[in-house]
Amino acid sequence: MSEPISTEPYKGVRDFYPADWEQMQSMFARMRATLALWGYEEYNASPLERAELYEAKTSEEIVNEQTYTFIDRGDRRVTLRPEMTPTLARMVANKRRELALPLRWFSIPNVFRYERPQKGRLREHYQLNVDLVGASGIEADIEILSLASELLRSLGATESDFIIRVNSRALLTNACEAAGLNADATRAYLRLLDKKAKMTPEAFAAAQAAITPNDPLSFLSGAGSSPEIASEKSALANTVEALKLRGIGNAVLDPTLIRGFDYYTGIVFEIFDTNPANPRSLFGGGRFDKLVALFGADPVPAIGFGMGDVTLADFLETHKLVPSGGERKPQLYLGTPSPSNIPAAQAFASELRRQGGRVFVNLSDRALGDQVKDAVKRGIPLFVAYGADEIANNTVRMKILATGEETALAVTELPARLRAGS
RNA sequence: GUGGUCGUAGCUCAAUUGGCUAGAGCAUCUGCUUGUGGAGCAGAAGGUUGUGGGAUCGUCCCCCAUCGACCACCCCA
Repeated sequence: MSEPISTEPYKGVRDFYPADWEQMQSMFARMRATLALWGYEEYNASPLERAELYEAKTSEEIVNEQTYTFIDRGDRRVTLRPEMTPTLARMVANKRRELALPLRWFSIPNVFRYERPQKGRLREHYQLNVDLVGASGIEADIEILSLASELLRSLGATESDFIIRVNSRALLTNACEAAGLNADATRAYLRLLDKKAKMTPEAFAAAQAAITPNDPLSFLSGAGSSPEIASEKSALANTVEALKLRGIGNAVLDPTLIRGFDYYTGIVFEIFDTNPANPRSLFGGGRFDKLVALFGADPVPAIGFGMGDVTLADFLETHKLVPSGGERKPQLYLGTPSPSNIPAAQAFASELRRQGGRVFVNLSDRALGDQVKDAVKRGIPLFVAYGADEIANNTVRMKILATGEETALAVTELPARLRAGS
C-alpha cells in the first residue's frame, strides 16, 4: 500500500464546489452582460504557450521566477500563461489581415504564477481581460477607462468605493530621456518610482541619486520640458477632463504610477479601493502599442486591462456587494412514493425539461417526508410527488416549500407554472 | 526567495498548560414516522491530533524536519 493521496488541492489553487462556482459564474455573468452591451466579444485560448512568448516583454521577474515553465516530450519549452495580453497580441498578429479593426475583445482566462500564496494572491486565478485593439488616441483610452469604471458599477459599486489613478509611460520615458538617462537607467528609475509611496522621502532621494544626479520628474514642467512632454501631458489632462464630463469623476493623475509590465507605451491606469480596510490596487491596465509588432506583423495600437477574480471578490466582500447566484438551480423536486415510480417520474421529468423546466428527480428509496426535507436542504423551491395516484389521475399537487401552500394541477399545467416561477 | 503566526472529527472550536478511554455544537446517517417539512426525542458513525523523526516513565502539548494555511516583505492581480 502506498500513501493515501491527499484530498487537498495543489498549493495556491482552489477547488470550486458547485456553490463556489455558481458565485464565480454569477460575477462573470454580470460582467459579460455589461461587456455585451458595449459590443465586446469573448475569445479564449489554451493556457499553454511557448515560453518565448513571455521572454520579450513581460517583466523580467515574472518570467524568471514566477512562471510555470517545463519541457514537453518534444523538447519544446512550454509556459502556463501568467497573463493573457501576450496571447491576445499573438492571436491578433496571427490574423492581422483578416480581422476588422478595431477589435473589442474580452476573455476570462485562468492564469498561473508560481508565487507564495497570501491574501489576494494565489497561484492560479481567473482574470477578466478587456482590450480595444487597433485604435490609438484619446477616445480609445476614454472608452476603456469608462468601461473599467462601468464594470465595477454594474457589480453595485459606486464612485466613492474606488479611485482611478492615471499616468503615462510615454511621459515618464520622455522625462527620463530629457534628464539624460539611458534605457537601463530609465528602467531602474521606473522601478524605483513604483516603490516611492512605500519609501521614506530620504530613502527615495538616496536611491534616486544612485541612478541619476537629475530628478526626471522635474523635466515634466518648466524649462527642461520638451514639446513631446507638453503634448502628452495635455492629452492625459484632457483624458481625465473628458472622463469627468462623461460622468466619471473619480479619475486622478498620479505621476508615480508605473505598473509592472515592460510592454506599456502610453497611458497606464490602476483602480484602487478607497476603503481603508482594503487599500490595495484592484486592477489596472494601459496602452501597449508595440506588442503586436513583436510578431513581425504591422504595428497595431492597443489598450486594455486585466481584473483578477480574487481581488475583485475581496473588493465586493469589503463593500458588501457579493452577487447572489441561484439562477441555475433546479426549480422542482420530483419525489417518488416508491422506487418503482422512478422510471415514470424520469419520463415525466423529461417532458417537463422539454418545456423548459429545471427538474431534480429523486433516486433514493427514502420516504416522501424525507424527500421533502431533502428538497428543502437542496434549496429547491417546489415539490411534486409522482406516483400511482398522479399517473392514474393525470393531476399533481405542487407544494411551495417556502410557504407550505399546495396547489392541485393537471400535469399539463405544470410546465407553465415552472416557467412562471423561474 | 526572506521573516512571522498557526495546523485537533466534514465545519466551528474544547482538552485544567507534559498525566485516566482526546470532548462539544453544527452537519451526516438510523429510529420514533411506509403519500409530503425544517422542530423534538433516542441512537449511530465520524480521529494514526497534517506528516515523519527525536527528547521523555509518559505528549494534542516540548525539539527538529517536512507539507499546508494565513500574515508581512519581494513582486503583483
